[in-house]
Amino acid sequence: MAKKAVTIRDVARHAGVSVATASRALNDKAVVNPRTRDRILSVMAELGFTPSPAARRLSLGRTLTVGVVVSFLTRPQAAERLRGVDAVLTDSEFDLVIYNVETVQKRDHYLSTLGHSQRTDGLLVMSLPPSDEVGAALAGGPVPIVFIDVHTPSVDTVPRVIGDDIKGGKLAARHLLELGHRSIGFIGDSTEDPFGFTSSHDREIGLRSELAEAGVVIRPEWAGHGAHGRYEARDRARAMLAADDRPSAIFAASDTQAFGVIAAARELGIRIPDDLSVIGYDDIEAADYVGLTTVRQQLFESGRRGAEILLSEIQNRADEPPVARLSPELVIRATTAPSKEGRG
Amino acid sequence: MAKKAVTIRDVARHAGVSVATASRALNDKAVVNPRTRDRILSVMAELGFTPSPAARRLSLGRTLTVGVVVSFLTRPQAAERLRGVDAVLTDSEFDLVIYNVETVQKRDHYLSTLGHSQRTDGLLVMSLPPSDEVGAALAGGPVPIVFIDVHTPSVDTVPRVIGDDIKGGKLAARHLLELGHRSIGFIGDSTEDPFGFTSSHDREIGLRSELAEAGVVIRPEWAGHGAHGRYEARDRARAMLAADDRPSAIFAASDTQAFGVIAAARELGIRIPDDLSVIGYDDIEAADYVGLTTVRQQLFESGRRGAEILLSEIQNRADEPPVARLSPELVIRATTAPSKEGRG
DNA sequence: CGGTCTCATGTAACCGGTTCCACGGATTCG
DNA sequence: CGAATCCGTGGAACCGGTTACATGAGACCG
Repeated sequence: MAKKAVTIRDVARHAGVSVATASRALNDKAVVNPRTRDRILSVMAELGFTPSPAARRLSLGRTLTVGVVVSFLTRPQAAERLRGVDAVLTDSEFDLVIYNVETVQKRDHYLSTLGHSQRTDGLLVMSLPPSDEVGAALAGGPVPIVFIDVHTPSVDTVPRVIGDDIKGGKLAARHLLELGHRSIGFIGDSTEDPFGFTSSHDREIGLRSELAEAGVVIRPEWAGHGAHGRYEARDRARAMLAADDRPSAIFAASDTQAFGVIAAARELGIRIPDDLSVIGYDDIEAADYVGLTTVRQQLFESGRRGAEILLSEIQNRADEPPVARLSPELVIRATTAPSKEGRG
Repeated sequence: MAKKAVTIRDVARHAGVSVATASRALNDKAVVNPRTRDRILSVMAELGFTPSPAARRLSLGRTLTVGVVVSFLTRPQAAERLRGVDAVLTDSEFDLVIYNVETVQKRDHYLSTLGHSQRTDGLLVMSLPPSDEVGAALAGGPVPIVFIDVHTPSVDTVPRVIGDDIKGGKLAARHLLELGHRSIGFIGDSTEDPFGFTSSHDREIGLRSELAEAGVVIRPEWAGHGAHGRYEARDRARAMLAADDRPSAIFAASDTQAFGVIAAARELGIRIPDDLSVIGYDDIEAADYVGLTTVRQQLFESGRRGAEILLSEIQNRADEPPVARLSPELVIRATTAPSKEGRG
């Protein structure tokens, strides 16, 4: 059954040429007489020849492979980003191999090991901030790396694609202001995040700066920082909303936390959007189902751009690390409405 | 800057041994004097030697790679299944390469081409039913293949992992029966699906058979078949619920469609679960956010089992294609409640 | 008509591992 | 004490492509 695979030498023999010519016909790189090339190609088809990628890689000294270091678990947007990466790679000669990260150890292991191995020609790292020393080591390594959605300062010298979280925060602020809201609350991550994530913080900065321009300041008791996660956000929102004086709108730094806010409001009998407007961030799948107004990141695009940058870095490393900055956009659904304070 | 990579010959020279011995020390397969092995290993560490996977693959005649043909788009469960696959492969010597499918052409291309190429040692195909001729060709091909969540008859001779949709339908039925419901509706896919998906149909069969045992029959006007998708399901549900006589519970063949049912009920002012119980299928992420009662498939487990079967097939192809059948489980949340008909 | 240039092709080395086979020395056995 | 066995190691072929260099035949030129 298992016949030996057809090699390029078999092809050469059947076509009455040398392996060199057969190889040239296969890759049509060099000059080959059109008639002999056609003959060789038809012999290849006839014998069912498929070139061995392993041999090709070895002799070329390139892996023809791009690695993606990603965590499926932590954020649900990974699949969409991967689609963007795939859209670029599918038209290239590169295979896409996945290095899934479920633990911090695994992350550091991959990050410190893949940058110096001969397993890939280039690496994409998604949403996984490296520890400081690992990050520094990566920048100068032999394997080109592009970070997507990583905001830590430790990767300042590495090519990367980042969403403009500050601008996203401003978008949310403007939307609420236009609806007439002036009493605005914020629910987000703790300011000192162990992982070094800064997106929640940046979104808050954008929010505050845009509000400040309109003369609106967030009251200290309406800024709830704490652990990420729906239930934690719900608890903070409940405390905020149960007080006598409560905000008329809340910006949550992620959709997950926005769902927590909605749950708290429901428990307290506060109607959304009539009595309280809620806006999230990310536009995860569930946001559409629930009708959550939110700020959408260009997930697919971030993967696409990352892959494009990586391919160009593989071909020819730029002196200055390229940085792509993607603009978020507002998605208005059913959880925000005009303020009833009547000041707008 | 870019120094030549350290090869096993460099190691051999520095350690004063032959490449054969160095290779043996690297793989500790064959007998090597412990002292020389330690010396070789320390030289490797000192020189920063990392073996070239390409060379290894070529000389071993194995790709050390497993391919996963998957569509990120069509169903959101892919990521969870991939995690299961990864959990197995991460402890193996195999890399995981992704072949993302966005079109039917792409699907057929990959399926017909990868089974005969030397790109992978084995293939996992997720939720993508092959066309009949392609499916038949795959079964006898040189590359072992395992299908996950593919129910078409054309893959009967191929190893596979399938969820027991009939049993899932029965679980849903039993839950509704235990809550006292007797007027039960169904919203699902069209019976003649162009892709050959049969899961909706199987779930309906399970539902009906369990109901039949309790003497309950679904009225023809309460069985709504049509295109998959939330809005299509909503329209069908609206027609069903707007009638004078409406069911007290609806089983939707997917969570996506269950959300459509919920939307229709909301439009009509029908309260859930007070006036109408709704149960879905799949337990997608949004189901948890919304509190949808549903039937959960073992997604992670399906990936895990598929990968395990594949690895064993790669090592040694079984005479009988192995089949793993995974049981679904009921997840009770907030969209189902006891019937008010009072018959229970 | 000899020399040079071009084009098409062949020869063989090379990529960096793995492994078959051979070999020398030490150990064991009759 | 000679032969058989075993252990550890080395030499070299091999996996299947790519490509630098060589070669030979025509074309073109003065």
